Amino acid sequence: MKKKVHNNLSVDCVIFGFENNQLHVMLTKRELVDPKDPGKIILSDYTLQGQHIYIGENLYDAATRILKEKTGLSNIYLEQFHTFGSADRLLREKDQVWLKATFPDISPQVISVAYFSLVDSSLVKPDKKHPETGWFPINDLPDLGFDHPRIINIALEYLRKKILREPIGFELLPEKFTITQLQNLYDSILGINLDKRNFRKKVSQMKFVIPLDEKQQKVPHKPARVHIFSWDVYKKTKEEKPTISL
Amino acid sequence: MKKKVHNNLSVDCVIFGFENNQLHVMLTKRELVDPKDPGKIILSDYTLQGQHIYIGENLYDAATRILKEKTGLSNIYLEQFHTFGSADRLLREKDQVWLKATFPDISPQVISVAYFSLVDSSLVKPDKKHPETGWFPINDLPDLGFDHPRIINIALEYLRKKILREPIGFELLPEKFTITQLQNLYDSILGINLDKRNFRKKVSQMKFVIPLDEKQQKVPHKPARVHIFSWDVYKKTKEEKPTISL
DNA sequence: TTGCATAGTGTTAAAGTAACACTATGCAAA
DNA sequence: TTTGCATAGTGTTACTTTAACACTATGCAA
Repeated sequence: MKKKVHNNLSVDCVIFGFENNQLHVMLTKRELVDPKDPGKIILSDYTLQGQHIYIGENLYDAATRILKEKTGLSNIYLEQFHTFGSADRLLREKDQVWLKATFPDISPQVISVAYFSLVDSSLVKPDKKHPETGWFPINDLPDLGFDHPRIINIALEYLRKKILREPIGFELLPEKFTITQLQNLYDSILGINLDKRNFRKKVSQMKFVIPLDEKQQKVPHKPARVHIFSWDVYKKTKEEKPTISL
Repeated sequence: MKKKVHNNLSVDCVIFGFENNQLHVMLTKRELVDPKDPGKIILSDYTLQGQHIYIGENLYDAATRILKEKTGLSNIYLEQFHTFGSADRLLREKDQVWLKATFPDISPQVISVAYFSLVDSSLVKPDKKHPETGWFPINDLPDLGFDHPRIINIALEYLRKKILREPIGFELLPEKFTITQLQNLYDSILGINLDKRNFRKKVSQMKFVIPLDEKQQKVPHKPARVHIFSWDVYKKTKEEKPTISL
């Protein structure tokens, strides 16, 4: 039995990961072969992970479902950040060709609710079911379908703002991480180079970044101490003094 | 000719205004009269300003249209902040009664894209066409329909965060305002009491809050100097040094 | 003329930020 | 075993920002 979908509503997920000291996005290949000549590829580019919403399905559940399907992960950081609904967002020639071939009864205007997700990319196993899905560095994206360049840009802006105020960067790192890894994360997402000593001083004042009695293994240099992030400690210790800074 | 709408998609606007040193929301009365007994009112409460989206209409245009209809204003501050799509958001008994009577062919699940808007309430004229629409203080809201209490709460959270970082509070004040009015605005939205001298010192350092050679008129006490806000100056002078503050 | 209501003004201690360079450690290669 | 290499880890200081605090000034109305 096939579930019924809203044919004018979809969820798109911008899934961020961090590898080689660079922020990456997960993309899926979209390819269309000429029906008359199966050797000929009419269209080949990449898109975000998106699906239509089932009738009766909560938005957040739809996003969770898509994530689970594409990464195998549950319980990961996921947040709605914007909804895209320009009347012309699917009207580019190549997107229309693809939609007509793949989704004949889609609505001419599809509103897409976009979520962004932060994952520890080392936990995402290359999926047999989705071999065409992979990580792409944010600074070197391939050709993208639909309005996905815009969606990614807005997700990135949102991430850059949010990472300054809330401890979400940890979601991109393994459970155990070093302070240098953390700094690399901030440096690369923000496109700046923070001062190493000031950064470490600041982090060591954060009670929710907890040093372990454990060091890196198998590195060809002085091994660094590893830390974990505790959301519980964060919640308990964060202070709520609003400061106006325009 | 009637325009076709997406029957599973709507836009709701949380319109904020500032009066009597209190943040207000604009609400519209929703009333249902018993068809068998026109003297009997079955349902009476309030809702946000919302409408279905026309097919082919951009989301932002739909929000703009609603605002124009309800307030008479254009070119006002308007921003999408969240999309609400729980499967059960319209399923409360009273809402179902109302929907069946008013919108017989509505979809059982309606996704609503919510915008929040900041207006100078002194410019909103009591509208003959919508006499049932008015301002309600955020701390003393009447009975509300649908999931609108939740939508208003999330709008308010969003506003509280945003007003600390971006100069949007001015949108709620008349073009010319005094520093005391501005402080009252912050105090009341944030629910705190900022120090008067520190606040004035901070504001006087903001180049985009420009003092005029003009004083308040017709006040029964020492008249205050009036100021204007310049978005242009703001854009030119704002600095973009990110600071991490978790 | 007085009272009232609100406008407007400065100083100081404390905290936070930014700028800056060297030593320590563990492994690997010679 | 020694040396080099790569990265870890550490403090001080000047400067800036914030927080706490109370009195005088002005314009109108009674």
